[in-house]
Amino acid sequence: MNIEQANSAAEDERRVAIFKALAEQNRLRIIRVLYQTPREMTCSEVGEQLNISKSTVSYHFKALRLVGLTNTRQVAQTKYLSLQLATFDRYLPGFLATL
Amino acid sequence: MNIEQANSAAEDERRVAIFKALAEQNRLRIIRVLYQTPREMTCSEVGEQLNISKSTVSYHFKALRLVGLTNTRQVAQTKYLSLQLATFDRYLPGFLATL
DNA sequence: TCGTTAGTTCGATAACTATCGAACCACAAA
DNA sequence: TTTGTGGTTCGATAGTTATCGAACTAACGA
Repeated sequence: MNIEQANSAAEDERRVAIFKALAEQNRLRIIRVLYQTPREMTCSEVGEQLNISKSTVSYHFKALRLVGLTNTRQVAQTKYLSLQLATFDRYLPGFLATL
Repeated sequence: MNIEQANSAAEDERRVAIFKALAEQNRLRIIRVLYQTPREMTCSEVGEQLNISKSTVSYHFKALRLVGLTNTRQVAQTKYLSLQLATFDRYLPGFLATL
């Protein structure tokens, strides 16, 4: 096994995790709304817009954060979400523009 | 809801299906081996290389084909697999180059 | 201090998925 | 016509995931 293959194999786990995170309706909608909205958004705001319970939104937020697709900026008890563009650039260049 | 949003919503189902198809170790390895091998490959050939049973390979081949990520060229009882580049270009431009 | 707001975690449930061997089908080769 | 090859489908199983309400924590505001 050469270096490129070893590298690919090592990164596959990460790639699979990222695809899993994007392979779900609500998370994809979260990504789009974050991409298309010109301001930061909170958990409850997204929950209202997508009409899902706050526990489910929290669950999805965590899933996106864990694979590095989003960032969180916390202000008091409120969390603002934004896209981690570097991850998209590295693993899915050009994807956001297709939304 | 404007036209772009309606269009996005309609295509989300397809997008989710494509991400689901890629969110699995063995299918990702199949995609890579197809991308990196300069000739067509058969089911059994891939199965040997990835060391998985032929029924499982068949299952994954079907999954990739159903979402339009691959093509099949049949010659007698042998099926040759290749990537459907148009799908990657439309939904995941630049992804293959990251492998 | 007391109620409110923002979000997390838990427990339960229902649905989906990856995997294998076995049985099967279609075709080719002997 | 029998044997072998390439692939699909089936049935079973084990593991994963999306969802909700309820209970909880932390922080703000009156």
